[in-house]
Amino acid sequence: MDTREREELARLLKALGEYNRLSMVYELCECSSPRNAMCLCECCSVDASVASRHLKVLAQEGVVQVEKKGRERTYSLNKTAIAQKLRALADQIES
Amino acid sequence: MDTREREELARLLKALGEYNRLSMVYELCECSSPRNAMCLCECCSVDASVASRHLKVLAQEGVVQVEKKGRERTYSLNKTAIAQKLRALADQIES
DNA sequence: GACATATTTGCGCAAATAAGCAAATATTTC
DNA sequence: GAAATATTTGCTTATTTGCGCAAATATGTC
Repeated sequence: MDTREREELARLLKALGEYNRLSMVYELCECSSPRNAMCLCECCSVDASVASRHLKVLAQEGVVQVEKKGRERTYSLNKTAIAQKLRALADQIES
Repeated sequence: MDTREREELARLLKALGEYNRLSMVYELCECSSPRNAMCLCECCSVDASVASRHLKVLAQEGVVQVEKKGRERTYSLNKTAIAQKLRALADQIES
């Protein structure tokens, strides 16, 4: 694993390692359909602008996928990609 | 998963999500025997005091195990525990 | 006890981060 | 075009975080 990848992984873990962002991720786990920021800001009792910024971070790190739908944007988890990265780290740690 | 567990998980991810700390974890991955702070501070070109603090964070979150050996303390990865938590998160995300 | 080595702690500093609010920016609906 | 709704952005504030250095502490060696 080179430096670049490690930095990327660190950013991913940091993105997930903030309580409100992690809460949003869990919320998305339980939603079968994509959710918008208004919905997601409720699960952590936070201002919509704050949710918007958190979701931006999650999107930058590839945790969530954004879809533009009219005046709203819906977010869904990149389940397989994230799960794969977490498992790869688990494997490496255990090796 | 309750609030307490989620906070704990967030702290774990945050602990892993800092580049120098993650580098130490990778370094420990490659060491068959426990290492002390002097050794681990080299892998990220950081002052010994900084390494000491990083290792304290990793120990608090259960990432590493500390063993007191004379005037030095040696650190080793809690491989199975951490791998298990990462896989549990991966499973939940993928569910 | 003196000295060397490993670790921790106190301090200060700069940068990053999270939050709320208000204003700006879409975009839909009437 | 006006009103309503969803999101983003600018601004400010408070807190946290990472770092280095120097001093303190602990422990082994002579």
